[in-house]
Amino acid sequence: MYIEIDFNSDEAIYSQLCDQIIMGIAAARLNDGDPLPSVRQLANDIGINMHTVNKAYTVLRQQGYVKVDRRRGAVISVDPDKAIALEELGESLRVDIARAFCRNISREDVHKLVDRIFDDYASDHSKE
Amino acid sequence: MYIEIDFNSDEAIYSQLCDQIIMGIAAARLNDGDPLPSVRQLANDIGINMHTVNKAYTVLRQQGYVKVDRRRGAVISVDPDKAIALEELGESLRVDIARAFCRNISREDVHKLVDRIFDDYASDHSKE
DNA sequence: TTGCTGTTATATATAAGATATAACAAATAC
DNA sequence: GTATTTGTTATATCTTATATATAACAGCAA
Repeated sequence: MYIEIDFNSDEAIYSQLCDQIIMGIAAARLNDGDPLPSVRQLANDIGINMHTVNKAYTVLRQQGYVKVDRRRGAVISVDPDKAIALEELGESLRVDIARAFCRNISREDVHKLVDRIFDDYASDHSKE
Repeated sequence: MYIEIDFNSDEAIYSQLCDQIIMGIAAARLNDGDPLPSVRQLANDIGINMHTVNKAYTVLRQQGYVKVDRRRGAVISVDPDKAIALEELGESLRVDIARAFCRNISREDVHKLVDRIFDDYASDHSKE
């Protein structure tokens, strides 16, 4: 588990943790069935409190990225809820693209950026 | 000024205010040189505190969407900093697309969504 | 003068984020 | 059996962010 936390960021630690794990799944560094480190282990590795990791795991479970097995602990388990995900993506993009639009970033600029990010995730995927 | 605040949202009021004004600029409902309502006026219209509006205006000024004229108050003034905006957009997209990727949302799905949002902003623009 | 700008200062209340310590039931390893 | 590890829950504490309230200030305009 390579986790990078920016302690000077205005984004909450547990939120950064969620983002990194989700990006790890997209990049196929984490696959369905893979166990996550225990809350105590990961907290110790990163140098943060156990409850901060626990909050991240709880959020990931509520959002459908993780399930908890009493025996094995937290395990990656993505449930593909495309409809809701599309709606949430739209909400987020509406604001991001507004900011981009104000700065004369073109539709093609955004498409290229999307393609580049998709290629990154897809290429990581093909290595498995 | 049509501002919609969701008081049940987990997003801060001043942050929602910033987003709405930026989306207003993208949609050309607000144009360069247009004055924003005074902090007291807008606070009164929405039913929130003056300082909450003031914080939003301050953030918008720091991010380069607004300038302050002692005589006229806050005025829309977008400075097109494309390089920084592209970087910020990339950071945001990397997380959003990871979430989408996990939910089997395709590259084409994202492109369509981007186009739809761009069309919305551009069509609003052409009405002016 | 009167009234309007944004701005600043101070104070207060609530909520969120992070930490610390402790305990619990369930499962595993010995 | 014991010991250890799992997620989970409960308390408590501290800091920061958010939002409100009241008040005052300098600059500008009618």
